Amino acid sequence: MRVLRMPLPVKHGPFQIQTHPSSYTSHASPRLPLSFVSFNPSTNPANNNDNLIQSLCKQGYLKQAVKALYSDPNPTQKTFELLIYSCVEENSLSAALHVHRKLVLSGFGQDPFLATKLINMYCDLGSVDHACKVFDETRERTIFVWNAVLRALAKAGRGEKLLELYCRMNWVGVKSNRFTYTFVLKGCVVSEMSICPLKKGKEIHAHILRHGFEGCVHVMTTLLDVYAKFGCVSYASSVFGAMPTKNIVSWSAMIACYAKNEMPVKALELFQVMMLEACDSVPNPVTMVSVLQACASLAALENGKLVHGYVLRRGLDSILPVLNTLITMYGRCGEIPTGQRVFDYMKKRDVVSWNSLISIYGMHGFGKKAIGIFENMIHQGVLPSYISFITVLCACSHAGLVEEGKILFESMLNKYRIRPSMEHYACIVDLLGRANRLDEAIKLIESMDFKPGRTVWGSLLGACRIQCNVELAERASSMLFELEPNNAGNYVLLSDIYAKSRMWNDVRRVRKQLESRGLQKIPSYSRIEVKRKIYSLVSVEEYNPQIEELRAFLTTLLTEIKNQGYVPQTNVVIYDLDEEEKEVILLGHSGKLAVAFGLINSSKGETIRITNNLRLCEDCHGFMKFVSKFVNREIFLRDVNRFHCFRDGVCSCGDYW
DNA sequence: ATAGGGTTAG
Repeated sequence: MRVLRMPLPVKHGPFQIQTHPSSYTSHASPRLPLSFVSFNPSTNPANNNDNLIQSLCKQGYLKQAVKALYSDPNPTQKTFELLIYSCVEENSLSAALHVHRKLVLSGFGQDPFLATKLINMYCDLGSVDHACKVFDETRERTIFVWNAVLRALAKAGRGEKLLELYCRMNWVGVKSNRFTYTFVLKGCVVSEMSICPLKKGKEIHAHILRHGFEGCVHVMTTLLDVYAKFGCVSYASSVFGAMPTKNIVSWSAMIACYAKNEMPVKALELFQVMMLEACDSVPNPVTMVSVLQACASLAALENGKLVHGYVLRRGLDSILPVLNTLITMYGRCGEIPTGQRVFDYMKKRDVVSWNSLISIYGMHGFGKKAIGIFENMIHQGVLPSYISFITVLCACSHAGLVEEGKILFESMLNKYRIRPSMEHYACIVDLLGRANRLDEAIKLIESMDFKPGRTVWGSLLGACRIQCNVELAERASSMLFELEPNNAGNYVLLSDIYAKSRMWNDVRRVRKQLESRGLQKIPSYSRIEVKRKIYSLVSVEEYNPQIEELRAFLTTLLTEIKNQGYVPQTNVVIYDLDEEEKEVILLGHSGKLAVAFGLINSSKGETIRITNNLRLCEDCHGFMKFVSKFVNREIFLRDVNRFHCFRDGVCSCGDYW
């Protein structure tokens, strides 16, 4: 039998909470008095209120249930369980604290079952400190109690403390189970850890194997996902390959891993394998989102349409994330009107839907349109998120809308109470930099109340390249070399800027620096979809069986467009060579090979869609303009940060990119 | 009693 340990002095209770329930409100300030709540145990006889409380909980009357709880002299474990559940449902921390207090007053303070529920409750309410406190005060720590606190720490991103507790758990001899490992693994992904998180992940991997959990689908899928999030695709795929049983979640996790780690072709291939071989794994919305993302990153419109058809047949076209991804997919394939149509026909929209639409207009250079959509969103009562501002600021940046961008940036804090983050500053630096207002950009960086990070310096360095500002580029890159010494892209960017200024000694110096760090220039490649198949073309193209044909084709094309006025921009070549050699190098750029491949292998009138893994170079940009006119074809080319649509000799970006 | 994959940006 339970012993009622009343009364307890408040300081022995779990927290310093209000002692009187009349101060309880569901969401807002806990100090607001509610007239209907009264605390008078004497008016309530010994008869049990449990049934009343439980039915109040089930009907969603949390306030009344808490009131009834406080006049119940003998609440049961079941009653507390239901109340805890309701607090989470109603997302009310203040109610939770009252329930917790009464729980202790009623003598359940050491009940490990309820301790587990309390920890999970505080975790779900976002208060990891309260969760930890319950854990600390619970003497009998069952595996459920341990798992609950690990879950709370993982969710809060407190990896360091999580691993510390996991060690303690092993030390005191508590045996981990499959649930434990999923939480511990998730804890490895959080970034605040000082120890190398990937190394920790591998250690946990070893624990999992040693304790015989390699057959547990949940554990292995989490492990796969952890490797995926670290970008270790080969580890992820070997975990996936070793799984004795796979289900739709593990397949989806692996597809997502490829899609997110710049291997979209692999993602599509794996999807195909799953459809053919794993009959019991039926794709669900989560799967389809990743597949659509893969199509989007490839600008593989034909594949994307096929997948869209499948989504419709399966009736998944009412799922918000699927539709949001469809907007992005069409937009990133250069089909804005279709993306817009998906948006228009949506029965329900969330802020992500709006952001997706803003983003696709923005990346095509339709800045004013993007701002219009942003304003329309506000007008419809949708609260902008911090991503809304990133998308709309980027849209301004691509279109050179400096004043508009600055006004939006100001409004973030003034109007919407969103504190601009590093990313927002990076957008503004980009916006100012592209518009050749580098002084303003650097002033803004200096005025920031936090230390500028890689995104901000990266934006500045990118702008220096466009503006060919060596001095500022040196400053930005020295910061970047410190912040991310192993990012080859920064070295390449700096050497490009030197090359543009014909400072060949400096070009060589930076190249040496790059090599001495054991880094390599990221090879540029282009992808093109022809008749639903995806082809990759690398700048130094050795493997394509059609290479001779491509070269011959390009040489002819070159002669033709030179007659139309095209002048190769040999200054983008970072080697100190003579002009003719530079022209040969330029002709080998992957974008040009891709366009030649597309022209040779597609029918007249078909649009050419190409994606580039790097930023398009100025020469390729000029080349495409002439080619589009000469062969009378539309060429869509998406590079790392925006879209170019070449038609009849002009580009949709208006040469501003 | 507790658990695994996905949407927008850069």
